[in-house]
Amino acid sequence: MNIEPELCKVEDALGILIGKWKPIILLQLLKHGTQRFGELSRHLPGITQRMLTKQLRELEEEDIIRRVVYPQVPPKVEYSITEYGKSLEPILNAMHEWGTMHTLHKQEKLRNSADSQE
Amino acid sequence: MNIEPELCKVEDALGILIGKWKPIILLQLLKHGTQRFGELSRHLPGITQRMLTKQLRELEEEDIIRRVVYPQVPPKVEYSITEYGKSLEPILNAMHEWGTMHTLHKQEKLRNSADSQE
DNA sequence: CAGGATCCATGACGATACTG
DNA sequence: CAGTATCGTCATGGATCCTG
Repeated sequence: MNIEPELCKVEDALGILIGKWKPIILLQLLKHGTQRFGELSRHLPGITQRMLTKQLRELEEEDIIRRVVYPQVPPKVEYSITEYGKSLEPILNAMHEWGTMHTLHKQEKLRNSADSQE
Repeated sequence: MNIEPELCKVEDALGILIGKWKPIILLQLLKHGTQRFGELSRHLPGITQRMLTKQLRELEEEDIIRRVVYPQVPPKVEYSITEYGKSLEPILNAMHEWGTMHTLHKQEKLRNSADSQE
């Protein structure tokens, strides 16, 4: 890997994933396939419409997700992962596994420092 | 993987890596081993002392890097990756590879839209 | 239904000066 | 040498209200 700051591409991948809701949006679409705006919204407790729209647009801009508008009233818009977007899945899985381990690591650390206190 | 927002651990891993200089700091330490504050600073063009200190402290807090102070004048402080921190390397590699591919993908996309313009 | 438009709080990041 | 201390800026995220 080229770690020269100018040539390091880690930030590029990171940039796609950064955003409070992006990982969970991607996982939701990866696991449950095509979904409408409202469905996504219901599965992401706490997200506002503004944020959902914004993050979806950013992911679409990078060709990670596909947005299909059905010209009808009331409006219907479907979102899905692109083939290209699926290439992110291994990274998301790796991060989830690492995160799970890290949670345990922190708990253990806490217990140890509690023990040495008494 | 558990994608319930409350149980998804992707954010935890992401949280460690987020920070304008963290990936590059980690790669620098992974590839070149133990280094002093000044060395790191020289290899990260543009970083300010304040930011380097802050990001190093955050990584240390998560046990990703080790900070060793030599009590002497002038001061000498060495930083290195912990064994635990090394477990992040596969993720960094995966993100770098993905980022490299993504850069090409975007260039191609630009060329295509330029072609259809004329 | 799926958003767009506004306004606002927070915190990440940076420039600069100073110090044990 | 390896930081700390201040101050300022800007982007991210959020609350709320409006609309084709």
